[in-house]
Amino acid sequence: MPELPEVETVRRGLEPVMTGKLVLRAEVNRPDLRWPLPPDMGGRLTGARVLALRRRSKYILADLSTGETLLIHLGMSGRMLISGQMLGDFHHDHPAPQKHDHVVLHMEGGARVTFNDARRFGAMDLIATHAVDSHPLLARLGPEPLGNGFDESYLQAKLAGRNTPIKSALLDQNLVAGLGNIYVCETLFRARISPKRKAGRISASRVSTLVPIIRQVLSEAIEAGGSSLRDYRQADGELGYFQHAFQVYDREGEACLSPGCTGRIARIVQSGRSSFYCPLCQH
DNA sequence: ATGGGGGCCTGCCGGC
DNA sequence: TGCCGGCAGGCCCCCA
Repeated sequence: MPELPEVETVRRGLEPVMTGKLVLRAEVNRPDLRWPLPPDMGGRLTGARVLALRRRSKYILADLSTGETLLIHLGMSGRMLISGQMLGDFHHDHPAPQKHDHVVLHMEGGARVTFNDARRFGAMDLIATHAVDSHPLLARLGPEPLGNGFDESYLQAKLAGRNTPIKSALLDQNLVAGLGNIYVCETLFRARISPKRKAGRISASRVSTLVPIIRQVLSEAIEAGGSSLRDYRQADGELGYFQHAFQVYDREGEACLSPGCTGRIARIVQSGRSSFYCPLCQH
């Protein structure tokens, strides 16, 4: 699931129950997710206070009073469930444990934060806070698409000469960090660029439109996530998924939503991933 | 260096 | 109803 907007939504949802709070106890129900969990993760989390919750790309980073940072990645199917806390007008009791509840954090204040991940492509690690940026998973990440380091000249330079389709280029986390399959499809649709076009064969003027479009697509999705957070607070406390109106993603065979266009959305496979686009107005 | 493909896991959905 | 193939929004690793 989770691309940058969903991860940011999860981070914001966790903030009220985690930031400033002690971890009273950490249940670790299996020794590994995608990789082995760090040694004695439960012990190292217990008694730590969460000083801040940050996000880098699709990673959530919880800085702890122990000098360590808990790194969390949701993979494809990772979810966070908050229970035992006043959420809006509702009080949520702790639900029965579910299959794939791999890690449960019992927080000061009475909330439980449960990491559930069926496919186990997610990950957690615990590292020295001062060394977060050099963690192997983060060290080579490109700039944040909503940050200052991502601008026209940067993108221009990175795409120049590249022979790979623009679809693959934008999915490359070392080029720009946080886009996934859905938002790349949506971005290319708005920019009217075919996912098959070679990255190095996009005119300078179209590359320059790409930057604000990427920012806009992500910002709108974060906003939609924000409104879904209010719903979660009145619903079941599960963070991570929210309804968002996609214009091309998963709309194979349906009408193109571009004004005046009579095309139908096509689905092709590029490096093993589905790309959705309109063959009439994206070129 | 770059680009492409396989693999990791489980669950779900559609077709027969 | 049951089985089976295909598919899933991520990312690392290996190979040419």
